[in-house]
Amino acid sequence: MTNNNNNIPVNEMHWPQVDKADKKKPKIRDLPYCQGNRKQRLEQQRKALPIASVEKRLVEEVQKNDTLIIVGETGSGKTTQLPQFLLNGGFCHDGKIIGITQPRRVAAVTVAKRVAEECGVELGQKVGYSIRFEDVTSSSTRIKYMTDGLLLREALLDPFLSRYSVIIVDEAHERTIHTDVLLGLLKNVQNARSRSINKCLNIENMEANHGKLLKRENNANSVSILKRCQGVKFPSLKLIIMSASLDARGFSEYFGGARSVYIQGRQFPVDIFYTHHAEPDYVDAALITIFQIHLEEGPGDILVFLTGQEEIESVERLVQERLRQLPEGSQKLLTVPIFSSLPSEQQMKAFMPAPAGFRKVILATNIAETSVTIPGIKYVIDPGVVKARTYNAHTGIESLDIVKTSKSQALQRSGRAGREGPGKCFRLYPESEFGQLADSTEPEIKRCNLSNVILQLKALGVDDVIGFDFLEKPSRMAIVKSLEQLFLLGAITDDSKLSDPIGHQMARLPLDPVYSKALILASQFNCLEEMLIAVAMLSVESIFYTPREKLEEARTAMKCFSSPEGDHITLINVYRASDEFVEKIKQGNDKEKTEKKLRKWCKENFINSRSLRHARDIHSQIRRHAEQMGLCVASCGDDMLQFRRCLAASFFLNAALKQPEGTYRALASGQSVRIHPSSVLFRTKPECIIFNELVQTNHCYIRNITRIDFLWLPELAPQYYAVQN
DNA sequence: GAGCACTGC
Repeated sequence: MTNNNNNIPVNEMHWPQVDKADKKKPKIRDLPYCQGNRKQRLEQQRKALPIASVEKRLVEEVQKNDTLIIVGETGSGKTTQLPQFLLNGGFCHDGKIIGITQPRRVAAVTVAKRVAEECGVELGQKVGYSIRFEDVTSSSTRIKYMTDGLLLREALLDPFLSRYSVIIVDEAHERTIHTDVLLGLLKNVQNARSRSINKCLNIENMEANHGKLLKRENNANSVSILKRCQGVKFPSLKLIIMSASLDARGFSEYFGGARSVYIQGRQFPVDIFYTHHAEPDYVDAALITIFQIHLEEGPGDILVFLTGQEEIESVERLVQERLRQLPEGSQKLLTVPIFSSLPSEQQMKAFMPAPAGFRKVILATNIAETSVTIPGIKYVIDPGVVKARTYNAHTGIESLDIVKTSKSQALQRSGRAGREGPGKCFRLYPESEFGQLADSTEPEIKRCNLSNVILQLKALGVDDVIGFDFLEKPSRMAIVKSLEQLFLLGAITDDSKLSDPIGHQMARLPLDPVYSKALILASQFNCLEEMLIAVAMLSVESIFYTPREKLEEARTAMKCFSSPEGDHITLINVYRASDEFVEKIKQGNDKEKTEKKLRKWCKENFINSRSLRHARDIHSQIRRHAEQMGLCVASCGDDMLQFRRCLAASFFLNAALKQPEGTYRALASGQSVRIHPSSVLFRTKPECIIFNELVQTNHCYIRNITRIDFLWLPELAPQYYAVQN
């Protein structure tokens, strides 16, 4: 839910480029006038929010209850207002902080900006935010917005979250894996802090356990925390869980029957329409509906939810085909695709108003459900399906399947039509089918690999992961499988404790455990420089962008980087080429210009610049970590054999052998797999390979592949392969 | 011969 985005002009919040363009306008005359006006307008908007009338009551509720569940509908203003109420209500005495977690970075940033403006303070002072790669806080920060994953990381260093007097977990209904783990952790912290008021000694012991990692990494810091604990009582931690789903019972029960309150929202009415019968082909039904709206309904843009890039591109073509058959006066319909891997400049088109007289039809994946808010939408077409990732703990295979949406998802989608005025939503299925949908989407923690979560919990001192008090427990099988994997990677000992030093080092790195292990091994293989790049590139969404209409051009561009050994070295080549380019242009250009030129370079080489920038950020972060841990950052130079041997040693669980018919057999699972067409080895098909990703779509595909020698496996991973051979 | 969406001191 994005009530937090409310009232913030979209082109200002998601597309800073638009902002920059604005700044170029002469500002001498209009800026002071706008400022004064804006401040008044902000104050008026604040007062008009539904939550404004219950400020006093909310503060009292928080004073009376250690845990409070707040159900707030879209547009209630809970995300921006509650922290301000609590600050004014005296919850930040003796320098304590109010922390508010969000599942998404963009939300943390935009809400913090908004609240700083409402408070009339500079961002990063009293009001700030902290997300990965960006910490805009200071010692005077009292209201801190952050991502939930970041707070989890913070808990590794400060197990009692001692800087916080209040933690607000926002958008809890989304049930991301981070939110779920955080809730469990917060429950523990809250109990421990309450107990600490009487039993400080006990906490010292716990702190000693939790602080193992701390001591190793930062001796001085750890000692000071232990000292501080002596005789000091932790004040109780106020916990507020905010959810937009109407059923707060689950949260309330989990927190021992915690009190829940409800705040009304502010949305325009949306009329819901259903089909009479089930539609056999939702794409066709969507097409018909698009034209029905276009020809029969009043002005306003249309948002269509589709399942993926391919479907979006095909609907786009079909709309244009049918449009040509209409009389000229009815052809003023503009199609705009939006999905996450689309380059930002093209995503921006969805936010620009259609030319005069034109109607815009936005063809979107569920990126438009929560992540971005597109203005001007009056009509929503919802086929009721979504592409979802599921994980099978038995086979370890992830798959992307098209499944039915949940009721809450359908509600969220229709809500997109009522943000600026009354709207209409066309659900492409009968009303009876709506009743049969699941109430909400299955929480992420029940459908993904848990290795990372378990490693984090162990590092936080939770040794009995199976007994951990989860809001909803993942299956025992999923936990056991992940424990097994962590054991095989050497992260935990055979009595299921975090190993020393490998397990602790792995927990410290913000990476998938198997990548963390690869870094540790690479320092022994003298190729950590190469592995840091490979791991950074593997950690982001696909680096190459190949638009259908320029397929051949894109392929030629990719050839410049491709290595016959496989995708890992190809990715390193891309990274190094980009690095060389940046080094070359850095002289004589400021940071902004360099970025701009790099984006141009990316475009010319069919590389997704957003992904590359992300990889470069990750690279510098993990390189810093590696250096701090004392790993040896060396390069193997041209000796890529050494690097490939290290890949084999790191990813031995993902080795595959060619079968006579050209498919592969994954050695660990016996699963038959194929090389994904995006791999540079798609045509070569070497005898023995290692891979990083196994996803089932139309076939079981493996991605990010490198050629290895079969004999390396028993040599480099005898613990796994010696017996079998 | 193909890529839902998020996220990490």
